[in-house]
Amino acid sequence: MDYNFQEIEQQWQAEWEKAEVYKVDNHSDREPFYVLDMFPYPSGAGLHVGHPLGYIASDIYSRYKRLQGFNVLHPMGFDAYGLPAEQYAIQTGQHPEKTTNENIARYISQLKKIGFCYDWDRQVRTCDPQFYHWTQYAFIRMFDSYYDADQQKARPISELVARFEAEDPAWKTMSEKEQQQRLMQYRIAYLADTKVNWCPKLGTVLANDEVSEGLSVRGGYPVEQRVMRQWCLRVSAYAGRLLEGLDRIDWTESLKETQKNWIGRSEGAEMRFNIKGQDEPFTIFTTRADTVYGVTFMVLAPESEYVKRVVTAEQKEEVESYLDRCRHRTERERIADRKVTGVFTGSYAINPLTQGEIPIYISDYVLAGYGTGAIMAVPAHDSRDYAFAKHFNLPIIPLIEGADVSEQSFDAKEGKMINSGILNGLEVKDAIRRMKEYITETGIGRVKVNYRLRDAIFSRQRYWGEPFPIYYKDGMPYTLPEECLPLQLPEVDKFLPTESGEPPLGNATVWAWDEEHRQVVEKSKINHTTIFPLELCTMPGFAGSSAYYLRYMDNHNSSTLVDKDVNAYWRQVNLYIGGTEHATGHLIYSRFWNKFLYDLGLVCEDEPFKKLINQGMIQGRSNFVYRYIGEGATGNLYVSYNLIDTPEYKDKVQPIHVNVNIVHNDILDIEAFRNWMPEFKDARFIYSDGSSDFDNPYSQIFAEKQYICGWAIEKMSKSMFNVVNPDDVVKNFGADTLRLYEMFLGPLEMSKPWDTNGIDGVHRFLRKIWNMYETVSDDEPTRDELRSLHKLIKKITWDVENFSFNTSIPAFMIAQNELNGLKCNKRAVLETVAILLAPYAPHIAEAMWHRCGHTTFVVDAQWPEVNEEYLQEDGVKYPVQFNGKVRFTLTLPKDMSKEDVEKAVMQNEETAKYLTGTPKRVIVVPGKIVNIVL
RNA sequence: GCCGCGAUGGUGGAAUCGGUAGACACGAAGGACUUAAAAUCCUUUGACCAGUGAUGGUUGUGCGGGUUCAAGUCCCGCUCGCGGUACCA
Repeated sequence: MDYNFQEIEQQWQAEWEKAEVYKVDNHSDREPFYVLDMFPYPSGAGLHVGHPLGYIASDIYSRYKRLQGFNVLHPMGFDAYGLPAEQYAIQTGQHPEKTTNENIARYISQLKKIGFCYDWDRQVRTCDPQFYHWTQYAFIRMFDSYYDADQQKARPISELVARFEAEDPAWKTMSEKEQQQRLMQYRIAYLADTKVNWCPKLGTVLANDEVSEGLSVRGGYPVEQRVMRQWCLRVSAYAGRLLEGLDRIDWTESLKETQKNWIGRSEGAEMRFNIKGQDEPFTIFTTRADTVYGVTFMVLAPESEYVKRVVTAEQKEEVESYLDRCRHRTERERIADRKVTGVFTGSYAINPLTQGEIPIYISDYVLAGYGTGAIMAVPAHDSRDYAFAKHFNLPIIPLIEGADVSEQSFDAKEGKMINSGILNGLEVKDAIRRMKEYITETGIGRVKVNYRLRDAIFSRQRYWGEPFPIYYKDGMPYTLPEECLPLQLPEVDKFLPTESGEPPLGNATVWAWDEEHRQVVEKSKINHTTIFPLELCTMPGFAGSSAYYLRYMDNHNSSTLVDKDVNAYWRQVNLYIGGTEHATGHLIYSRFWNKFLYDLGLVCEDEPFKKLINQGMIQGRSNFVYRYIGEGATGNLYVSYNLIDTPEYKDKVQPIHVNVNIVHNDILDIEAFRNWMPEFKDARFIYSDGSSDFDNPYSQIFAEKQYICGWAIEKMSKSMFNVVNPDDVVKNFGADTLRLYEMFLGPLEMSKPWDTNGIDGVHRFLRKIWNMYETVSDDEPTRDELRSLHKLIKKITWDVENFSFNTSIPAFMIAQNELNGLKCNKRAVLETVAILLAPYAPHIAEAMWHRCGHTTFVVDAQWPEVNEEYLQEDGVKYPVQFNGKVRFTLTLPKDMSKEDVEKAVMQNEETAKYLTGTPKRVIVVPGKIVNIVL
């Protein structure tokens, strides 16, 4: 019987659904195992073949773990809030909820066709009030917590209040508003005036990881700096723990490295510099305390608090105009134009070691948000200071022996110190240590660790996001009572900001908080005594994705985020698969979020993702036709790719993207091309053999007349006409072929282009293996059959455990070939092959399993064990002569002693032929190969 | 600039612990079956040289060195490509 993949796949998908085979129980004697995919944002374009790559890998692993007897949690959901749906709503007036639900429905149908073993009953959507209830809940808890530096964990803000009451007499005399303002400086979720990335085109602020090179990651619009009052999360408080936690998790080195860089720990010192003629000193941060003798000027960030204090009357005007210029420069302009700019403040600082006077400047190469926003400049040993010094003609004092600073600074941390008072003669490393000791002893400064990681800006001036459970009383924010959650997103009539510039929620009419009756009421009723305005911003995309993995554990629980016992059973995600693009966003935020919940005792593990694998991106493979634009061109003639470099056509053709779905193995479907777009209706061709339609008007009916298309690797996108829809692949080749082929393309972590050429190979394999199940016999398998089978078991087990899925497919093909060559149709062999194939190609494996006479599902089978006995294969192989010596290659059992190896060599018939005496030297690689040098 | 990763036939890629480089697949060429096509099956396929031939030899994993009986794999120095990050003091 033919391999009717459509019938097989539909039948078994239906059977699995009916029997609820993928339903996962929270209570089981089996060991738990949690395999998670990064849930997708359901975009309007639907899935393309690149998206399921990671899902297929995690599905294979889940099924494997399940066959090994684990209780596997493998859920899927949707990151449903986000900008595209809202932008679409602004353009078309369609409610984002409607388009989002439509997109989700499409995603689910696409995912189901591929045959994943998700427990769909555990689906979560971030825009579902039952889900964002717990996003809001976490926010309230963050608002009600502060970070205790001594205990290094989050504690209830009430403890801080108690401490203030006990220790600070001023506390009781403060008004409520003053108290609230003071607490705001400690809360983990806090409101602050901060310099933010404002994107005028999107009409919202963005977090640091949502901006790249001065442009928004989504949309690529310019971003400028603005000071705004925003909700922030004190992620920076967790910087040390986020860094340290990396040592305890099994992630790729490159991803850990990216996070380490993003967190940016740097060990240095804070030092106080007195200002000439003032009492109060100011503080700088440096990692090169050893260079303090070479400080020739100081620099403040334009936004620094110190600026006001040090600007003299004479310099005031010049400084003001410089600050004004900085303010109006966008981030992008600042990056594009790296010219040295700055202004003298008129004041001088006193070097605490030399007592010399040093001028204080302002320049935007110093950042307000890092360290103290002020630096001591050492032009001889810092390239940025060097450029500044050259520009403003400031002195440059070399501090390291032999360093030539006439052309450029010497930034390396090596060499012997000179011109450096107490440090002279020391190596740089020792000099840094010595100076730290010195400043600590003398009270000039202290050792300090700084982090590059900033607090996350948490407000978005958007509609389609989680509303904040916050209302404002006397200008200060208050949280809604937890029992009143979720605070549902209100309806609005338009999704744009209001005319007065308020965020879109300003358009909602029912959007005020009645404190007394604890409910949302009409805005018109606001009286500021019992009825107050609600927050108009919504939360950013990463809010909903920061703890979704916890919700899958217990998604129907309406009384808590996740039940304690359930959490204690699943604990954490054992395997997380997703793209590297989330390295500095989602993967930082969710680790932070989880650690916060851990501090509160709500979850039992402080790292959410035990092991993490990054799948590579699948790029598109575009095809081109080549329009003739040389002499006499009518714009309607296309030259075959193999001819475009011939003298006749060189530089006379223009490549045009052609839809990859009408190209097969780089051969253009002429008819489909003519029907593709009106402009190609009358297209004519120069074929690969150089003939053309002009020679013979009926030429295309001859098979040998082919038009070959060129190709290139590009991003998969609509505009390149290179998008391949998994639905089409499933329809033409089947889900099992798609799954196998995606794995076969190359290593999981590597980026690789999708190339439909070649899919026939794996499809052919499935057809061949299917044919082996035509008749199943109950005879005993032979030793050769068993050897073949156990080689396969060993290989597949190793592959799955090491995520080397791409090398499994050849192993299956080889085994299929061997078994077919042995005419093997033994049930014992075939049913084991079905189990091995089940993670990769579950539908055909299920059908094969049933052909072996089973009435149960293959997903409930047991993963086979390797019997080493069948793998033994002793004997001599490949005696090779080289350079007058003879090298014998023997395959010998493991754990053989040197003497035994020598004995085995001497006794072996083959090798004995070559041996005339005792070998000079025997080199042994256990279990593998022996070289004997005579 | 800094950090990380990579480079193997016409193509995707394999070689898992330093041990037969090119598995497996695609493509290509030739053949079988067929009225024909599709499908299927078989053979060949890194390059070069010799031979009618089985076969034999040389060369070969981006470039230049090194370690080793043995290097795609380890070490040093480059070139190119990809990714991250960028005035972080």
